[in-house]
Amino acid sequence: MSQQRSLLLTKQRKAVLDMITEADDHPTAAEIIERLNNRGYHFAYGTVYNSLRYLTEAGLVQELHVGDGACHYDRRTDDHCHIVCRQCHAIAEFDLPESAELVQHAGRRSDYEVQAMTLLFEGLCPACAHTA
Amino acid sequence: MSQQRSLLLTKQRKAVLDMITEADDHPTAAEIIERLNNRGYHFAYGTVYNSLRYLTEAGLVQELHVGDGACHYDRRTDDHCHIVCRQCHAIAEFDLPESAELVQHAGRRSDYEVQAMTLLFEGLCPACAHTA
DNA sequence: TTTCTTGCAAAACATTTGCAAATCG
DNA sequence: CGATTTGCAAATGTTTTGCAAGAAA
Repeated sequence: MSQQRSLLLTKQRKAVLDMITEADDHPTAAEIIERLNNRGYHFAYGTVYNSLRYLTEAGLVQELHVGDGACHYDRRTDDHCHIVCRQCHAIAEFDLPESAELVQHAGRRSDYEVQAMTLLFEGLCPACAHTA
Repeated sequence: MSQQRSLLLTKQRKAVLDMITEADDHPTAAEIIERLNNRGYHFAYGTVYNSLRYLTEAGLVQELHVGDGACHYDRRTDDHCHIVCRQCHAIAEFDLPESAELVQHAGRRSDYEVQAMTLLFEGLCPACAHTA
């Protein structure tokens, strides 16, 4: 998408990017805005959403949908899976090499031109599994 | 979830269920409401959303999230994959037997207790691939 | 009667948009 | 200067909620 565009990192975009890069979780736009506020950055909602779209299209972050209505952001942009805890909604990520060939299989099973794959698991995180 | 609850299919819930069952696509709540209206059913928004949650928990339909902000509903409740067209947003479904063992693999790679898997592909539908 | 469901409207979220002012190149 | 970006507020789209009225067990 934006490989051919020059990468313009404004102060706002850089702050949003840093917030995602330094996070050890997968924050939503609202959480990013809250954390920016805590660090003294008071950007407009529209600006943060703009930045998030820009960073996503630039390939610097990845969107992540886990079905809770909000879009989460991931500093990792390589192929990997996520698992959401059904109880506390914590999100963990891990690699699943066994999934690598699935895109080819899907291409054979579907009449679509397959371009990308999202692999999302649900279950219980260690803490919640323990108390359940 | 609801195996132990009795299944109470009110007129509203039945109409919503029928609408999903008879659809050959994956309608959102808004689309279901629109189609109900076209058939002379004028239910409150809250009632339709209530029905959808009820039917989902009863295992009669399945929720489907494709990252477009709205929740889609699927008459199929067995394990299968979906693919979304990046251009026209059409959703197709297909079986991918090769994915069956992935839950076990994920259980080994993650410290979560894995309970379910969602496999979503993105790409171009035949029509869009043709015009692209 | 007790419990669950509906209808309606308002509220709650997440996200987008319009437009003027500010900034970048 | 022209193009892009920001800030702000209002609008949009999806889903939830509160509460009174209605239906079912």
